This record gives sequence, C-alpha cells and structure tokens, in this order.
Amino acid sequence: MSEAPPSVDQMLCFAVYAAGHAFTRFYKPRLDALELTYPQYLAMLVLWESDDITVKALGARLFLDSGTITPLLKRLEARGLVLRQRDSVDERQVRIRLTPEGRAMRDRALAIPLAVAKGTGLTLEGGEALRRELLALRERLDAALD
Amino acid sequence: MSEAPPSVDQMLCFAVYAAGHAFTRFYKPRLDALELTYPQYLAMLVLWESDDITVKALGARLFLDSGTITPLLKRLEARGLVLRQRDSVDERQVRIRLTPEGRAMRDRALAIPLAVAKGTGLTLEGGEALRRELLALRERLDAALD
DNA sequence: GAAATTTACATAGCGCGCAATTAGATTGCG
DNA sequence: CGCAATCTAATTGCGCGCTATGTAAATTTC
Repeated sequence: MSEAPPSVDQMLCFAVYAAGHAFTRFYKPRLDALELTYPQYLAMLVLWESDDITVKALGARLFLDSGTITPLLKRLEARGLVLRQRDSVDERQVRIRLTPEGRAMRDRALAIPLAVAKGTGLTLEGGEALRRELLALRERLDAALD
Repeated sequence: MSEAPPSVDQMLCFAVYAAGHAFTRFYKPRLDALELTYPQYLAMLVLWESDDITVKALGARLFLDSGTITPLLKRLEARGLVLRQRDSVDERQVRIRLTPEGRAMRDRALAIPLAVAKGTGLTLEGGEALRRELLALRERLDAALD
C-alpha cells in the first residue's frame, strides 16, 4: 500500500489552470464584439500602451515566443489592425505598429475591463492582492526552472 | 483625450494566464520522464483517484468538454495507459479504465507534487489560501457567464 | 408506442503555445 | 578582411481547447 497522489482539486496548479480557462470563457462574449481572441486582445493591450515595438519585445511582455506570436500578428495584420515591418537599421527585427483601425479599437475595448471586474466579484484591493501573489508565484516558478 | 486601458501587467486575468503557462513550463521536465503532457497528467490524476469513470465525468472534473478530452484519451489509449469502452447498460457513455501500465505509473508520478511544491516557494498554508481564492474566482466567473 | 427531445461522444476546423529547425543578419575576433 | 559565433525571426509539427456539427442511444412526451 503506497501513498496516494493528491486529488486535482487540492492542487494549486489546477486551480490556476481552471481559473485561466474560466477567464478565457468569460472574456469570449465581450471579445466577440471586437472579433478578437483573448491572446490577440492581450497583444493589442500591449500595443495600445507601447506602439512600434519589436516581436521580441512583445513576446517578452506576454511571456510568449515567436512561434506563438508570429502567426497571431499575421492574423492581426490580415485584419488590418497592425503593420509588420522589418526594422531598416537592424533587419533581423520586425517592428509592429498599429494602423489607424487598430488605434481606433482602443476606445471600444475600454468597456471590457469594467465588465470583467464585475464578473470576478472581487474588490479592487482583493484583486490586486491576488494579482500580486500570482506574479510572485510566476517569478518563483520561472526562477526555479531546472 | 480619452481614458487609457489598463496595462496587461496590472490585470488579474493576465497574472492568471501567465502563471498557468509558468506552471506548464515548470512541470514539463518532470512530466517528460513519464512522457505525459500536463493535461494528460491531470487526466491521469483523476483516473488514479476515480478509475472506471465516463468521459463526461472526467470532463466535468477538469472543466473540459468531449472535443478536448476524446483525442487526449485516444492518445493515452494508444500509449497503453487506459482503455475506452462503451458502457453496456447505457451505450451513449464511454467508460475509461486504467490498464496495469496506467496504474503502475502512479508510483512514479508521486515525486512530482513534491518537486512542484518546492518550485512554488509557498508554504502549505500560503498555497492553500491561494488555491481557495482561485477556486472562488473560477466559480464566480462561471456563475457570471451571461 | 411512436415522435420529439435530450444526452454522450466523435469529428472537423481554427487558434494558440511550445520545441526544434532553418535562414538571414550582425557581431566578434584573429 | 574573413570567418565563425551569436542573435533574431520565421517556419514546422504536435497537442491542447473551443465551437459547431454529426450520430446514435436513451428519455420524455403525448
């Protein structure tokens, strides 16, 4: 008779995993109005804050690599929301810039965070405390990678 | 001049999203030894706890639907870890049962949670508190789904 | 007890997310 | 200068995760 593994319900990693999916599901109807997926929305948020950045910088911000971001950006480009252009100084880099349409979407996206805040049922302080704990957790996990 | 959207770094949903990926990355080298992906590992955890359950019940446990789970279980079956068999009483249902190989993997998987607990750098109580907050958050998000 | 509805699972298509590989540009060093 | 080492992005392949659709079996309705 050996020790039993924990139940998934008792595991922190599963709570994070399931909460992440719940967030994506919750955002979906709101993002459908903008015809954006959740990862695309995150990329747009970064661009609204820091326009004209490289693929590398965007990936660092979202903790994603080019294998994930390049096709995502190509879809945003096909939608006419961003431009992808080689940097003329350093041709290895590709710079991402918002089109006027991409910039214009910012205002329509403003209502989303408010709706989401309601859905979480958290106070500002409660949400902030939870966010900070998750940030610290992510940093420790990344630091402990082998 | 209009209001600005929040930075991704300030958003709770992004903290959950990024922590989820960090967990997956952290698990990967440990799970490589078992040749399991992270979602496959979660499914095996449920089966080690509740063998001989339906696809529906497994999906409810992991908050995933048949479109996600069916191919995952087919891969586990191809690996010889589980059997998929129609229920003879209610032929709509497919019951999932561990093979001896699937059961035997349980002992090898026991070391993983311990390594992960170290990686999080959290105390038992701290991790438990965070898990509970995320559980409550997921429930509120699901409940607020339109 | 036949028709309508519901339930459980399978399938197909799309978009991530990651690892591994490739291609091209830049840097570094003799 | 020349050539290797390094860096950056793109590409490819696989496994989720979801939506929509299909199919067959069970249940409900009348």
